[in-house]
Amino acid sequence: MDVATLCLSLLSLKSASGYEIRKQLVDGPVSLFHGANYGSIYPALARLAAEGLIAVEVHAPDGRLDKKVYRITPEGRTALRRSLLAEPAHDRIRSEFLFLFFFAALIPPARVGELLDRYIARHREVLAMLSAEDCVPDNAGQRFVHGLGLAIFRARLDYLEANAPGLRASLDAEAGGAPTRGGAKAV
Amino acid sequence: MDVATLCLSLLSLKSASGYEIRKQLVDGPVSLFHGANYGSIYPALARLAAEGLIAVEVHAPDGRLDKKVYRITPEGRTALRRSLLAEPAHDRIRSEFLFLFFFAALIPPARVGELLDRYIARHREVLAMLSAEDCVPDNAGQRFVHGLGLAIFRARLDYLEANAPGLRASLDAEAGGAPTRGGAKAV
DNA sequence: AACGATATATATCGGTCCGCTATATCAATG
DNA sequence: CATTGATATAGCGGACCGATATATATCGTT
Repeated sequence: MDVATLCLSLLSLKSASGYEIRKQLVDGPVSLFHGANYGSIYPALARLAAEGLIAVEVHAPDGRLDKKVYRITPEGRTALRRSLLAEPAHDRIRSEFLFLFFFAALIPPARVGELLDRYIARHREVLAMLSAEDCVPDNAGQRFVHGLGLAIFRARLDYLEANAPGLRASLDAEAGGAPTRGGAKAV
Repeated sequence: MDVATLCLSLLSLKSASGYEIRKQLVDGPVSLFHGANYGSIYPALARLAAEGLIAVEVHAPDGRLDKKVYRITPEGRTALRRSLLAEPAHDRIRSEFLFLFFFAALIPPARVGELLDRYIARHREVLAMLSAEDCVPDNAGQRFVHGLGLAIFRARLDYLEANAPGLRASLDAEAGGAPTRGGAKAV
């Protein structure tokens, strides 16, 4: 599942510029399960255009900045359907926050507390994004994934709010109390 | 958060070979939030050894295959604590399964059903892994992350089992019945 | 009206990481 | 006693990330 297929998929829903594709991958519901950077998007769009799978239309009304709007072609739709039959790879999750919490014993407790606050705030942001009006799905597949996203982030936020105080207390106890040899093992 | 820091972190818990580090990133609880391949692990270990942050001990009792066991040094622990103070990046999730479900309208319904079965089975595997004996956390941070992993995958599995039948029905209806766009609006 | 901050928009570059492959030994299975 | 699967190291090419450069538009503030 490369960036070209990703772009083609998004363009099959709606024509867009490279910038707008990137925005969907940061703000939109697709950000739940995939991402890409400009460094991958622009070369992918150039390649797709060269292969005739997408068409370009340059918008430059006045002396304005170029805006290249890409639109999927019939050949593009055919190629997309074929691409989507490939075997999907396993889910890949990369969370530096969870990584740091896992090794919290090596980090000052005050710093861990700060990270917990930010992580919880981030989860509230994502839930707000998923609840926004412009995020309403319009078919069965999108509805399924959107609902799963809501369920996941709701469950995560519930867990974080319920268990963050306990983690803070444990770390403070280890740091403030007698040197190690407490209820929780120090590393 | 590069692979070198990842290796150093795991070695701070337990000495291991490159192969064993990789195994932890596939089977172990760390697989919940990070991963790495041999193509990244071996060069990282070589670099860490060259910098003196880890020490190598070659096990080759008889004429057996070399097994290089890496152990973190005091300098390595210092460097690790410093590395863990860096700003964490946002979580990155890449799920080709959810991607395909999102664009399920472009895929044969039978194929989507097959993917749903595999995705659900995969979630059961992860839950079994997290419930295994050799996965029991031994400090507050690990307990926190382990509990979050259990909560997340439980919530995901619950949603999948509850809503997969509805998705199957919607896709079958669209394919078999009249070509109604949005006809399956009912949740 | 000027200013600064933010959003829109395209593009490139270096370095990191992934996926695949090759190689080799050992244990277990039939 | 062959074949599979687990253990184990290593390298390559290509894909991808993160940062940066450049330029205009918009919007709120002073």
